[in-house]
Amino acid sequence: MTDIKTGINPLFLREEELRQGIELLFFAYRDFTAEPDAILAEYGFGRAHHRVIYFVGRHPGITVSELLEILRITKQSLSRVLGQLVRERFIVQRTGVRDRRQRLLDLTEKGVELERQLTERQRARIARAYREAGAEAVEGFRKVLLGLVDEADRGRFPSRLPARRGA
Amino acid sequence: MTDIKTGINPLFLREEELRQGIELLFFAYRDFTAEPDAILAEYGFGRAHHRVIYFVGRHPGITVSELLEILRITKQSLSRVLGQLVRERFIVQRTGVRDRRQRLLDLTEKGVELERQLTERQRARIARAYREAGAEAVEGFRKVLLGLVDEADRGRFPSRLPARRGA
DNA sequence: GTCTTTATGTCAGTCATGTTGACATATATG
DNA sequence: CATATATGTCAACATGACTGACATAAAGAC
Repeated sequence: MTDIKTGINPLFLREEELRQGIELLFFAYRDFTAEPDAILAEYGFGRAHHRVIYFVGRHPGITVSELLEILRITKQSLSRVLGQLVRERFIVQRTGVRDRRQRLLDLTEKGVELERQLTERQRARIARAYREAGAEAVEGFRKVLLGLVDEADRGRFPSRLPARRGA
Repeated sequence: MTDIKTGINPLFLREEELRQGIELLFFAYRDFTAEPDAILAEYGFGRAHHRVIYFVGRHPGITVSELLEILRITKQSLSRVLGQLVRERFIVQRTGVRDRRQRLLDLTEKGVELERQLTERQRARIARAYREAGAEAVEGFRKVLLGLVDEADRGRFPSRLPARRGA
């Protein structure tokens, strides 16, 4: 048997390593979503509303189809949540110019404010974790997480951050 | 304004960096849970069943209270899922020896088999991501994710993997 | 200009998983 | 003995997912 001196079987190590990864994802995600969930509850909203608000804020003018692809839920599921957000004036729909069948989605001022409030907690949590772990660790975090994402969606994460003209 | 040459505002960079982190977590978690979910559906189970099976498998003889602390759900929520798993013989309960009020939980052979089947996909996905990213990146991944976990639960992740005698 | 496809919306029913609140039982502990 | 703890259970409810069916408007093909 290998590693007799240390008493550690490398297969056990590997298994343990992988299980730690699984659990880190579980606990991190659990705690990462808990804070916004509490705020959402005050508005009578749930996590699904957060996801919609987040991605509409992130991609102004996003179409319903694009949103469905990101969330990987059915249009019926999205419809209820999106309908609420539109009725309560967190999101506005406008007809597409190039394609008049499309409903382009944007946050209202109210929506931007809620988005900011929700995401702020998560940004703070990530910022702290980044700061404590250091730049090199952040690079590794990104590399591994990107490897967990389905091939199809990796293109959403440019390896070099996009430059902006005239910043 | 800073960085006139590159046209990049460092505050924008930081914001973009943090949002990438948020989204990586979302997409990675979405894809990480999708495969087991499909298997669970064949058994008429959901993600909640997976979580229970996983942590009972991970901590044989775990008490109901300990499980509740990990999952952060109410005992009524757990009870439905756990009850099903016990009735369908994936999990057995035995009375605690030191404290006879406790119900210690263990996987049956059937439970171990399902756990293996479910977690195998996730292990494979993580193993691939680890392999592709390299050992250094894995270290960073762990460091950052651990920083996202609430203080209270960080002790679940020993910095040095535990040695086993006589492996 | 018709035909087909696409983008979106909607109605209806179901299921899984979480919640709160109230109460019950057995056992441990002071 | 009195109180606290570990667990279980009943009931009611909310959220967010699903399937299936059907409707409308606009785009695109031929």
